[in-house]
Amino acid sequence: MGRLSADDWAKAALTALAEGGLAAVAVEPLAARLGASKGSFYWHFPNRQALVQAALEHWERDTDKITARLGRIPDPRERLRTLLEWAFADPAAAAISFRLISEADDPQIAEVAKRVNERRMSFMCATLVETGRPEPEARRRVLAGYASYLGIAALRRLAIVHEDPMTLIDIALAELLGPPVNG
Amino acid sequence: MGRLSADDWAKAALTALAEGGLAAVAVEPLAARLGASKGSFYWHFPNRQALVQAALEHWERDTDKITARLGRIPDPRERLRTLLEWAFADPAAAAISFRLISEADDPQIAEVAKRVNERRMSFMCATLVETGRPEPEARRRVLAGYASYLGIAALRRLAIVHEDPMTLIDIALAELLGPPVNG
DNA sequence: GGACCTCCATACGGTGGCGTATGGTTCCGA
DNA sequence: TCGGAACCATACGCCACCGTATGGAGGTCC
Repeated sequence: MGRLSADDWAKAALTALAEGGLAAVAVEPLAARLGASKGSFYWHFPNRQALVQAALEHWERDTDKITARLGRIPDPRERLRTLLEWAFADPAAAAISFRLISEADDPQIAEVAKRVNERRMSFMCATLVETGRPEPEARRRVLAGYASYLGIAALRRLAIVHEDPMTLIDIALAELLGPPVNG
Repeated sequence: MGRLSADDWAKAALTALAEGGLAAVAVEPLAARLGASKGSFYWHFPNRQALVQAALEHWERDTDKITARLGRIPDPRERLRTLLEWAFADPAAAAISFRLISEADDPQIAEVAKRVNERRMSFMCATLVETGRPEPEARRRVLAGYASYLGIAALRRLAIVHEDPMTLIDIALAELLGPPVNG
């Protein structure tokens, strides 16, 4: 039978958010998609906003897990390369990051998006410092590199970027570790 | 008297689009903001979609004008620097570019956004080739640099980027013209 | 000064989504 | 087996927006 949990709704909401933006996180369409009705939803959540919140928490947990796994890689250069491999190998994740910034008019979303993106940049910055770059240079490079990551997600939406992941990784690595560096 | 032209509506629509996204391009709220009523709107436009189209054409014309003015700068390096100065000195313009990519689920918007962004990148690429970079390298650098531009617009939305325009221009120039180059 | 065109306001019906009310079904423990 | 809790469907009122219908005010031309 099709009994649903709150987490089922949250996951569906996150998917809808990724695919169609905040407006697509609508109770009735979501219910239809889950083969349920609003009655089910309003038992698990007090209102739509709570659903959005749950979806956001779901997303934040997921990204934190990835950061944590990366943190366990001891060598900073290998950590960085792995980070970029994961980042560019998963366009869906980049699309969600982009989407949440797009929907940052909603303060609820803005708060989470800001926190997550700041954490990511701090993480990358610290890694760069580990490789020997001084803090200000590291900050500049991370800004350029992470902005490129987001911008490429944007250009992907327009089907402008056709480059394969390998090329993108090399571009990003060059931005982060500086010119003519290999490894 | 408050007689309105179709262009007044289009400009207001573009402003609303920049500020609140596609959903904010709504006839009744816009009418209220213009101190008019729907009766006025539906005299100038057949429907909402036509208004969005007009706003997009307005935007495309504006960006084309800028490209045209840049095209009249003979020296490619100076052209590039001027381009970046204008780009980073005008966060509102960057915000609109970002917004339109955000709303690219709408095919109407996607078409215009794709065309404009491709034109911009081609223009930058050609300029880089003029400075002596071979085509593939130029393409890579433009991809990284323009993506950074968009990504910085994204991070601005989250109030994460505090860097002053000068710094951003230097970062972007470094990406485009390559390492340790001044001028 | 009357016919006419331009531009606009108001009122209306239609649609889609939110949240509530109410009742029904399934399951579980005593 | 019975009662209550967990879970869900349906029906309803509400609001915001779209698009239409209708009529009215202000100019213009003869």
